[in-house]
Amino acid sequence: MACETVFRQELRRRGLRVTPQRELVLSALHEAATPVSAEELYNSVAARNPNVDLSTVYRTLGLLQELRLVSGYDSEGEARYELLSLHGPHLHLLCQSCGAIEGVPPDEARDFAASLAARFGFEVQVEQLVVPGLCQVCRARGELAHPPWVRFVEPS
Amino acid sequence: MACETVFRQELRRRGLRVTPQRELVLSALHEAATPVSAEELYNSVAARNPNVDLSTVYRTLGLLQELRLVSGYDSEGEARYELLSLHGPHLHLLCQSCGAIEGVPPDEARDFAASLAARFGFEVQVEQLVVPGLCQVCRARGELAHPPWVRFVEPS
DNA sequence: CTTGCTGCAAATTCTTTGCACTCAC
DNA sequence: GTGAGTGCAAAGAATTTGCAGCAAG
Repeated sequence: MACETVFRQELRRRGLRVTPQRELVLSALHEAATPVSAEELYNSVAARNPNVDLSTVYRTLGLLQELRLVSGYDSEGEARYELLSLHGPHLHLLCQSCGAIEGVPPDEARDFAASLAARFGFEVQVEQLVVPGLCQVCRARGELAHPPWVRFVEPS
Repeated sequence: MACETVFRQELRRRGLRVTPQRELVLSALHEAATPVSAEELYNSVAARNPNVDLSTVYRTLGLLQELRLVSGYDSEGEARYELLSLHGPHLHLLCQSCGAIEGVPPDEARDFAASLAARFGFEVQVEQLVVPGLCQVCRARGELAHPPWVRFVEPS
């Protein structure tokens, strides 16, 4: 079932309203190939209807998250969002050099999560995991693996 | 060698200055048992010298990070910092329910990192890894493992 | 003395909120 | 019709920056 349909159904079920703004945000999320920031989403939406406000985008994202149609995580101080229905749950590899994001299957972290559960009683939320590092391309380019907090420091 | 000494040496080597404010920040970091926010650090520092400004704390933290004496990561929208010399490099388990932070040895993620390297060519920065989930206590208390993006949403 | 550093205040960035008006139902 | 939703503007929270005076070397 298309997630647009799920969205409408869920809104109606809760006595909430299906508005053009909400549909635009969902549609813009569909068109995004990679996780988007609120600002980026706002830009796509505004291209179709310049009257839609950024605050509405934020409010709709919040709603979509409540409905579990969208997931969000923090990347470098700003939130990024993506439709869960597009790829299903997964974890993210975030390149600290070029900012590229790659989604990988949650299986990848299964043993890691199992070990943390066994040794520390910690239950990992794998779908929320953002793994910092260097992507293949940047590694090949010989980027330094500096921790992210050094990234924006001017060399003195 | 005490990290105070390293700090002074490194400052001098770079032609930077050893100031009472900088020493206060470093000393406050030493006294902190767990990772602290900039604000918390500012409070400890201000207790000793109320004239020190929050911006100075931020600037000093930036400097300490450049010197690799301090590491920082983002926890729930605010940065937290800790002295690397206290525990050595490690990764963090961040409880999404109570905010508790636990440091665990980097070994814990070795296989996980190796697998990501092998399959995706991705080089994980383990020291920067913050793993979201539920700590033992919260799990025992039966907290729901909701993704963090649902955390602050008022039930409607 | 000469820069680098500081305190102060103001600016930035991302996100949220209050409110009167509007439109989906 | 009526209350949920919107646009607008303004508030917030965390962090950064410009600048004039101060002080470490």
